[in-house]
Amino acid sequence: MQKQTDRLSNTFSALADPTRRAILARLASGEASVTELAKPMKMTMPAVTKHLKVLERANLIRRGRHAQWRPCYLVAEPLKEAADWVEQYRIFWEQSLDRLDAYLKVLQAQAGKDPSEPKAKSKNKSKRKKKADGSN
Amino acid sequence: MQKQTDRLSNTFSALADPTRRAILARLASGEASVTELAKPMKMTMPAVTKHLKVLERANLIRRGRHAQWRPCYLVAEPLKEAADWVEQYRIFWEQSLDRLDAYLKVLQAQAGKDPSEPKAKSKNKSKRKKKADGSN
DNA sequence: TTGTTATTTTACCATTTCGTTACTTAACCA
DNA sequence: TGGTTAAGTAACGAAATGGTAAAATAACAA
Repeated sequence: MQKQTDRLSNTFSALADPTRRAILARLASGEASVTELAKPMKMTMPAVTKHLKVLERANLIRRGRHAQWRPCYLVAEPLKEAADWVEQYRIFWEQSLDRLDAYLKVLQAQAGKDPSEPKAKSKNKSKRKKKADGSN
Repeated sequence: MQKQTDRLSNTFSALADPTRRAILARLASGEASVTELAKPMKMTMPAVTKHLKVLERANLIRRGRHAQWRPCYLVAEPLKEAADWVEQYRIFWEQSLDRLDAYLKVLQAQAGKDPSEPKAKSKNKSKRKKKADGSN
């Protein structure tokens, strides 16, 4: 149903759908059967089953088994990873540009450790000019 | 290039690709041209251009203009929204089950305000049993 | 056994996504 | 003017996504 290999991509792509986020929101208040989850949605059961599989592959939910019910429940660990990734950018939406510059100096001082995902890299000698210097 | 309508879905789906996350990571240390961004990737320029369009549509980057260069720079606001959404689940990966129960009681006490995205709903009378009571 | 309820599986379809190659623009430079 | 560099567009293809209807399982209930 998908071929992604890295966990973070899997998590984010599972979250990139309002139906699936609604399912997680519902499961935040306790486990639920597929039928319960499907009721408020305007789509068929098989569609919901598919969304559940996506969530299950992303390890955002797990399933129990009660006779003919297969209740779903929330598993939040992958959300922690997503939160950790996003958090690294907090400074960019929160701090002043001066603080940002200071932060970038720190990054450059440490040189690159993490190869590509977040943080900063070694080889990029202090870029930062003045942002939208041309248009837009 | 995509037809999503809600901001959060757009943000998450933009983040659901390692190439695009690498681009954001690179831009965290300062603006860069398409050529610079494409250099470390194993893909052609048009492919990178497409990724940039996805990021631009998600408002995660903006473009400047310097003669024949169209530098990209990071815009972190959408990441804040994503972080806020994910944060609502922090308690699920952090707190004990007892605290969770207390939290859920609070949610039920408030009754439902936010219709579907996060938090809890009104109509779900205190579900929570004991999770994987059957198999798995 | 037969029936009912809950859920999944099996095609099937339309659309999107992610990559490519080839061509076109745009801005500079001599 | 012609040439080079930076970036975008067009056209294409393979694969994934998100939905459907119809059939198949699974577990219980009478």
